[in-house]
Amino acid sequence: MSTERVRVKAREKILETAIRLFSEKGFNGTTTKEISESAGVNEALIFRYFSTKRDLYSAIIERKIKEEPRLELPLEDLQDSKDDWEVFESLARRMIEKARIDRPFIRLLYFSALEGHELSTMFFETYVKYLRKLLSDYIEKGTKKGIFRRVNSRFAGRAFIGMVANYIIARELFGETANEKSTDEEVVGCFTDVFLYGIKDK
Amino acid sequence: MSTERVRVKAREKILETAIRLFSEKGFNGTTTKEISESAGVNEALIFRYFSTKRDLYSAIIERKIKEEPRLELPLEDLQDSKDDWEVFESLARRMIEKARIDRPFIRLLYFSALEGHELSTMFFETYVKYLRKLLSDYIEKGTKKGIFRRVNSRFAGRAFIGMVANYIIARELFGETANEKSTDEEVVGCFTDVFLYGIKDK
DNA sequence: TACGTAAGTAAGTAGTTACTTACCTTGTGT
DNA sequence: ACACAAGGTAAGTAACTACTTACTTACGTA
Repeated sequence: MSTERVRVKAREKILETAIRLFSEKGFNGTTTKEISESAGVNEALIFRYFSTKRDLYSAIIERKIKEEPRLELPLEDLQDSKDDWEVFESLARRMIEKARIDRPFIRLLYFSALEGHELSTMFFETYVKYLRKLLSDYIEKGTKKGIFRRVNSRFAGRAFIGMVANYIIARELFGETANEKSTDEEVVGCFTDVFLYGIKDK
Repeated sequence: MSTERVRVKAREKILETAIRLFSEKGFNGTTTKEISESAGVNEALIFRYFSTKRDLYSAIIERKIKEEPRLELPLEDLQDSKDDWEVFESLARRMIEKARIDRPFIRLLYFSALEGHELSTMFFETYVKYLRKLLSDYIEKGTKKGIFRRVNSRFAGRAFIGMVANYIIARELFGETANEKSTDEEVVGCFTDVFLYGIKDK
C-alpha cells in the first residue's frame, strides 16, 4: 500500500511536471533532464515508467483527453426562445472559464497540432466535433420550430464556437490581456447578441 | 554584380528553406544541419549570414511581417447597406485565400506564439490590431448611420474575425479537410449572413 | 597581373540529448 | 528473519546539437 502510494506519487509527479513543461515549451523544447530536475526525481526513473520521451508525451495527451469533461448544453428543457440567450451565454462562459483554468491544456493542444502528434486529431475528433454536433442539433431544432431562420446549422454553430474560441486564443496563446474585470461578461453578451439576432426569425 | 547575385541567392536559399522547415517543425524541432542540407549549402554558411540560429529565426519572422500585405476593406465607397454583404464576404474570402496560399506563415505565427518569440507579439500588434480597428471603425460608422444596431463595435468586429479565423485554423492547423469544393463560398455566405443579420437594425 | 574581399567548405569542438547499465535501498509477504 | 520484487540512483554512452576554425576558391577592380 505504502509502496504503491509512493510509486504512484513518483509517476504522478513526473506526469504533472511533464504536462507543465511540455505545455510551456513543447515536445522538442523540453528535455528529459529538465523534467526530472523539475519533478525532483532521478532522470532514469522517467524511462522506467515510460520507455521513451514520446511515450511520456502520449501518456500525457491520452490522460488529458480522458479527464477532459464534456461541455454539456442544457438542451432539452430550454427550447423556448427566451432562454436561448441563457444557453449560448453559459456555453461561452464555460468555454472561457475552462480555458482560463486549464491554459496548459490549450497550449498542449496547439503544440500537438503543430508538431503533428496524432493525438491532436484524437482530441479534435472526440471533443470539437462533439461540441459542433451539439450546437448544430440545437440550431436545427430551433429552425424546425420556426424560432431560428433557415441557416446552415453546422456553419452557424461553428460561427459561434469560432467567436469564442478566437477570443480565448488571443488571450491564452497570444498573451493579450483583458482591459477590465467585467470584460468577459460584456464580450459573452455581445457575441451571443450578435449571433442570436443573426439566426433568429423575425 | 554577379557576386552580389550569388550572395543574395545563397542567403535567400537559406531563408526560404528555413521558413519552410521552421514552419513545419518549429524552432526547436529544426536543426541547422537539416536546414543546410535541405538548402544545399554548407552549414557554416548559415552562421556567416546569421550569427545564431535564433537570429535566423528572427530574420525570418521580421521578413514575413514586412512582406505581409494588409487586407484592405473597400471602406469609403460602399457604405450603403446593400454592399455590406460584399464587404464582409470579400474580407472573409481574402482571409481564407491568404491562409491557404501562405499556410507556412500561419504555422510560423502559431509556433512563435507558443514558443514565446517576441515577434509573435509584433505580428499581433501590427496586423491583428489593424484589422480589428478597420472592422470596428466600419461597424461604428454603420451604427451612426442607423444601419447597424447599437453594439460594441470592437467586440462585434472580433466576432466576425473569430468566425473566419477559427474556420481557417481548423483546416490549416488541425488538418480538417473540406468536404466539397464549393464549401468555402457557402461558409463565407453563412458567416456573413449570421453576422450582418446580427448587427443590422430592423 | 596582382590584390582584396566575399563565397564556400572540411573538419573540427564543447556541450547537450535521449536513453542505458549496473548497482543499491526499501518495503512486504511468508 | 529472509527473499524478492519494486523503487530509486550515479555514472555512464553514442549520437547529435549549435557553432567555430582555418583554409581554399571565385571574382571585381586598379
